[in-house]
Order: sequence, then C-alpha cells, then structure tokens
Amino acid sequence: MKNKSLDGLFQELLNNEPIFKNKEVLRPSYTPDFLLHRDAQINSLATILVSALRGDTPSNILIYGKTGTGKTAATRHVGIELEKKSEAMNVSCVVLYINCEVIDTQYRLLANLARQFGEDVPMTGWPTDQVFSTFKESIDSKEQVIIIILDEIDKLVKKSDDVLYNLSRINTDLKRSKVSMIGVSNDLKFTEFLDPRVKSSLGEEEIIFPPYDAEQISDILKERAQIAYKDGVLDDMVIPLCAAFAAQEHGDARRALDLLRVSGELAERENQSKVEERHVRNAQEKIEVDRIVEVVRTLPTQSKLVLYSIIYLRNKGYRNVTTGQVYNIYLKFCNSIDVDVLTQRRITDLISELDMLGIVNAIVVSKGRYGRTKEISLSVSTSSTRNVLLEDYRLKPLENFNPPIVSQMHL
DNA sequence: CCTCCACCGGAACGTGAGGAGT
DNA sequence: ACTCCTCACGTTCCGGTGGAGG
Repeated sequence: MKNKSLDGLFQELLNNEPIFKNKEVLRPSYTPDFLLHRDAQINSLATILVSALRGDTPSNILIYGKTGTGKTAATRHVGIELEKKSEAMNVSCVVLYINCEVIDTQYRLLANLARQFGEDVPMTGWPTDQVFSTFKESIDSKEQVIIIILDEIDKLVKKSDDVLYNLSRINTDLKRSKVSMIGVSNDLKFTEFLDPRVKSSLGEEEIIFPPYDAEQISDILKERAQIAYKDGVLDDMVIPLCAAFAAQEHGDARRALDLLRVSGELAERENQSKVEERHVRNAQEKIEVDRIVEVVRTLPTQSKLVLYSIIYLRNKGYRNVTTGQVYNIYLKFCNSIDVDVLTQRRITDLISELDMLGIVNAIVVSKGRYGRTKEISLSVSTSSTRNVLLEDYRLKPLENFNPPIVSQMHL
C-alpha cells in the first residue's frame, strides 16, 4: 500500500463530500416523533392510559415483543404525549422511564425513582424499606398520577421479583397519588417465573408487538433515510435489501437501521458518493463478524481455552473433531499455562454453550463400535478468531505451543 | 441380533462470592 | 459486623445410547 502524506490524506477526506445529513437518526437511541405501523399498539396504550388524564389509575400494562419491534420507542412516545397533554389540561401526571438492564437491583431502582422526585437518596447505605417509604411520601405529597415504565423488566425479575411485588401494592399505601406500571419485556414467557400475585396485578392489560415484515421495515427505513442521508446517495436496491436482511432476522427494525448506517459508513470509508448494494452486503457481514468478535472476546477463560483447542485441531487438518480429542488438547494447554483443569463433563457443557452462541456447531453422532460423541465443527473464521483469543494475556503463551495430537484409531 | 465403545447428559452435591437482612 | 441466602460454576456419580462390527 502506498503512503500518502498526512496532509494529503486529511485533505482528501475533507474534500470528500459527506453522504450523511444526520447520522444520529439511525442510531438505536434515537426516538422518532412518529412511528410507522404501530398505530394499533399505540392506540391501545393510549386508550388504557387516558384515564390518567381523568385522575384515575390506569391499569398496569405488560408489553411483549422481540427486539427491534418498536416497544421502547412506542412506549416512550406515548409517555411524552401523555405528559404534554396533561400539562395542557393542568392535570398532574408524571411518566418515569427506567431501564432495568442498567438499574437492576431493588435498591437502585427505588433510589432512582426517589431521586427523580428530588429526594436525596445516597447511592448506597440506606435500608431498602426506608428508601421505599421516602419514595412513597415524596409522591404522596400531592395529587398526581405516576406512570412507571420498566423497560427490560425480565432482567429485573431474574434478580428478584419482590420489587415488583412491593411496587404493585404501592397504591394501597397512597392516599392522594396514584401509581401505575408498564412492564416492557423481550421474553414472552417471563411471567412464568413471576409470583402469581404480581403476575395478575402487572398483567391487567397486555399488548403484543409483532415483528415487522419486510415491507414495513422498508417504510421505516425510507422515512429515516430521508433525514439521515443526502438526497440521491442511496442506490435503489439499498433499502429493500436492508429490509430483506432484517426481516430474516425476525423483523428487527433496529438491525435494519444498523445495516443502513453501517452501509453508509462503509461507502464513506471508500470515498464513494453513493451507497450501493454491495455496501449493504458488506455491512451485513461486518455486523455479524463484529458480533462474533465481541462474543469471543468476552468469553470466560475456560471457554476460550476450549475454543482455542478446537481451532488448534482444525488448523492441524481436522474438519470435525470429537469431544475426546478436544479434551486431550485442552489438557495439554492447561498444563502449559497455569490454569485449572476442568473435568470432561464440564467441557461437554462448555462446548454446548459455544454451540448455542453460534461459534461452533456440535451434533451428537454415533460412530458405532467407536462410541458416541459430539462432532464439532467451527462456524467462524479460524484465523481471525484465533487472533482474538490470543489477545487474552493468559492464552498468549500458547501462540507457539504445538503439542502433538494423539492419533485416533479410526479414520 | 447382540455387544460394547466413548461419550452424552441428568441429578445431587460442594464451594465461594456477593446481596439482603438484622 | 454478622449471619443467612442465593446463584454461578464445577465436580462426582452414573444410567443411557446409536450403530459398526462381530
């Protein structure tokens, strides 16, 4: 590759006219002013919440839908509209939004709620029930309706569901104010783990967000692309292709927007003035590779070691390897670097986990006389995955370690 | 048709870290 | 500061099994 002078390099990039007008609208954090193809859900939400404007307690609501079906956007949108309207009508109505993935313990949730009402609750230290009563006093100081949106509520439930139990019973302790909750969940079955009392209270109303189909995603992308890109930079096939890829991915609009953004970034990087079909295909691949790299990088050491063993065997010419082979190599690697040795039983589970993550493909096959085992093949690139694994300082010493493979009797 | 390999995968239990309650 | 609980991660033990080879 030829080296340009730095000056020339930057000059070239500056001269290059940007194709984006406003890239932010393609990011998942952006909440649009109106949502396409979610009228039915938004209407149901509004119908239930309208009683807040009359000073009544709206029913609690559970919202289900897979990732990228517009749950969060729709809920926030309705919340904002509700607050606007209540202001205009001079009714006190507050909508709080909490993401339970970030705030995932009872204490932090309550402290966060109390703080939104101006209470001075320390990050840690108070007993949980004191935080709770502070919160109750605070909101009961005047007549108002409070709507708490709990996004990713399934994350909260996995920790413990007594927060939800307490919150769902809060109205019995309140004299002037009223509280209602909206739970948003990716997981359709998460109520199975719920205390039946919480379940019936929380699920007074349920709204389902179905996945978008390719055509609907197309509409959404078209609308967003108008704001995000300059006119005419998108090739005709770009949006339909993004939509088609995302539709395969169970109608995930977030994925579609990512694709559209990354496609543009790739085109920009190539100094192209137009985004073409091939950019979308490259983007699709890039997103997938990035995902895998991230998963591999954050794997626990033991799993990394198992994966490294599989790659090692693969590089020695084995297409499909068995659990036994992997375990043998794994033992040698463990001895070479100072790492605890796990049992084969445990390794079986780790291999299954790698399978679930889509990094390897493991199927149980019978080799007749030669027993029954998992046949493992790699479903990611060997060299790049190996490099990611070697970034881990604990695996680094293995780079030039080449233990012999115990030969198999058959084949 | 039966055997027997080389593992699979369920169950029960052990351990240590980290929260909640007191 | 203390105990109690829960949970993730591992281990031990072991019954179970599809099919090539006898």
